[in-house]
Amino acid sequence: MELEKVRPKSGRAVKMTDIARIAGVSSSTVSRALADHPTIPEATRTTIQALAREHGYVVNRAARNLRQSQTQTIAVAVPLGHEREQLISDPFFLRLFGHLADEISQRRYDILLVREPSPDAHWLGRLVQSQRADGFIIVGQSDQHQALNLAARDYRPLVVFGSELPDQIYCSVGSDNFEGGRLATDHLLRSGRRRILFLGPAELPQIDLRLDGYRQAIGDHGLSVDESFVLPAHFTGPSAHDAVRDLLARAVEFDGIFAASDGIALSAIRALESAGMRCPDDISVVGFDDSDLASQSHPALTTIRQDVPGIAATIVDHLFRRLEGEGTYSSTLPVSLILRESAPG
Amino acid sequence: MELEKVRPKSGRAVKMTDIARIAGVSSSTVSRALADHPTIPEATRTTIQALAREHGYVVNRAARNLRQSQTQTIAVAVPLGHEREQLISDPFFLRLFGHLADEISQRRYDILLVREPSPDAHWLGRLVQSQRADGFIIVGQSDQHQALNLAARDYRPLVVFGSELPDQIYCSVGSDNFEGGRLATDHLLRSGRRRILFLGPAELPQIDLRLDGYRQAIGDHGLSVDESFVLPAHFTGPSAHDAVRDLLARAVEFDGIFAASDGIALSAIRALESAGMRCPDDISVVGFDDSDLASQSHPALTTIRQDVPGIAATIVDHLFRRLEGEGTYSSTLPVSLILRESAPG
DNA sequence: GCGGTTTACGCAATCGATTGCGCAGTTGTC
DNA sequence: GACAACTGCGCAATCGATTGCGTAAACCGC
Repeated sequence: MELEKVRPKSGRAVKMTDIARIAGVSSSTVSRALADHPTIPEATRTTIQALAREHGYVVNRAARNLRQSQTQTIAVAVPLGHEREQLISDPFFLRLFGHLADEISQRRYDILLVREPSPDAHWLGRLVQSQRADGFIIVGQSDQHQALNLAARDYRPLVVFGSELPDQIYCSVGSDNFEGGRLATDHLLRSGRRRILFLGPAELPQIDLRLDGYRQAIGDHGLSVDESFVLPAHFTGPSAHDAVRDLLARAVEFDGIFAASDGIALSAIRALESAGMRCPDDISVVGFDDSDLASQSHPALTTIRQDVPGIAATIVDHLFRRLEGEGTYSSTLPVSLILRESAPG
Repeated sequence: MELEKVRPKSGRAVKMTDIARIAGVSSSTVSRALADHPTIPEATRTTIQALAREHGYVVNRAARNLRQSQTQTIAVAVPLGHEREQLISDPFFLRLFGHLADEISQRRYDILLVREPSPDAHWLGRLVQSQRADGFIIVGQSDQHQALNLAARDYRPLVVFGSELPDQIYCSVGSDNFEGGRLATDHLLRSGRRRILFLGPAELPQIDLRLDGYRQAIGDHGLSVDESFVLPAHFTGPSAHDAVRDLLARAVEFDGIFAASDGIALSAIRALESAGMRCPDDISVVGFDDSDLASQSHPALTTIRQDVPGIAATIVDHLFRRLEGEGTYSSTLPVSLILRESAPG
């Protein structure tokens, strides 16, 4: 490729008054014509629109945003409180984001992705105030519960992906994590497993609910939870693998694993395999999410499916209803157990 | 959750003149103080900054953008010319996007995701003119070559993810697709395979180069390409699966597959399996990308690794150099063969 | 203590589109 | 033919921050 010459911006960008001059009208008329304002007669409108197209004119969004105090943009904000790398390494987030983006752009809004590496109590307030977007979707309820409550007190177009928590005033949308945890664990118990590990970052509200479901299922079967079987593990990195390896090294006996994500489940299975155990023959494993990995891995993962497209659609639906001034309740979407090889029926 | 009362925006948002009044200075001074302008003495600066923080003041970005004609935003634009669903269903795109987002936000820029469902010759020009972003990254060179050339003629901060094509004036960054195709096919040939399918959407420039590499390798081994072995297949959907199934149904003999993506490879392997063939015993398969799926699937995929973090870093680096007024050449990044089970050494 | 320099900050224009209000010209009504 | 209503469009204010230029006060050296 030829190295292009660096040249100054070719002249001045064409603006509305230019079109106005050419059309022999005022810029007010051009503005109204381009906005399909009904007070401008059809004929004038089409003439001006044609002229604008011909000259490659496009409304300057910065100017319009300022004047109208709205941006036709929805921000998807990710507070990276607990896991710095969440965004790039978490396939679940990326999938959700993809669907959110689809829903939003179908409504002719732009999508602004905002990462907040060091959220404090007011990051959301600042974000809202900066007027970069008309509404906000927060992915990563995690440790932001208070900041979210604070912001939701006087800002309405805000929807959070996450669970419904006790003292919550913001609107959240998420899966039925409790039921997911219960389903997964119940399935393991029904298939005869008795000593079941829980693997996951229980400090996150959504995961904690999965853990609650796990406890519930165990209780329902007349058993009691062995707290040493509840192990922390991160979505990424080797923590799940290491935890399982250490357990096996200490000859702790268990016959099932409920992992808080498919990634954690696979990581655990790899640890089992390298210790000579087999899944599902020796140990059954149930994951969470039903990501692409779940169906393609070996063994294929039994897992709890989250309805990602449904979640995205609901979030965006709530958000736009709020943009219209409506109030919306939080929503919890159903999950389902997907049976595959790693924990057969 | 309690349904919150819909209340009007609490008063008026605090603006710069408010801070100015409180501080007893002019808004010019506040502006300069907040921008850490050196003509404002340290003491005044910190006072004003403290005041702003205390009152929760944040600069209105729309106003700033208009005045400065810059947005501190990079747009990632995806023309959905050929595959409508590309964004949400393509894990490769999402992974690349994640890394791009990281690189961009590290430079304290925001990320605007723009989907263009129906690109025409001028969509990029319109996008650029709308002044929504300071620079653009285009993902999906696909059928946009001419539109890209057109836009690059007088707009510089523009970098394209894709291959270097003959009459190209825009700056592109991508993997060495030709070498990837050659490596993959050469590996199959060296392991004794002779009748190798190519599966992929060769209408895309990057894929076409992989096909060129495939042809080259076959030629290098003194064989000639059987054009009936070059089969179209989409990244998503059942086309790869169906193509392989039909071939097997017609009893066409082949012993290797080079697939243009890991997803296509897996889809092909599933088709082999349902026809009672085994991979790699009967047929070796090589994929492309080295996605998460490749290492977790069964059989684990031999594949060509694209350096996604490297690509993202290079794209963003080029873009910011261009923002500074520098010219940059197109870049091609190396790929490597990752040996796994589906096509053992 | 005086001319000259520096410091600290304000005035007012500016970015480009939108929009409330009003005016001129036309049409309609009796 | 007089008056009202309506149509089509322009004037000028506005959105909120930034910034070139100017000026008053402070400071400096001799």
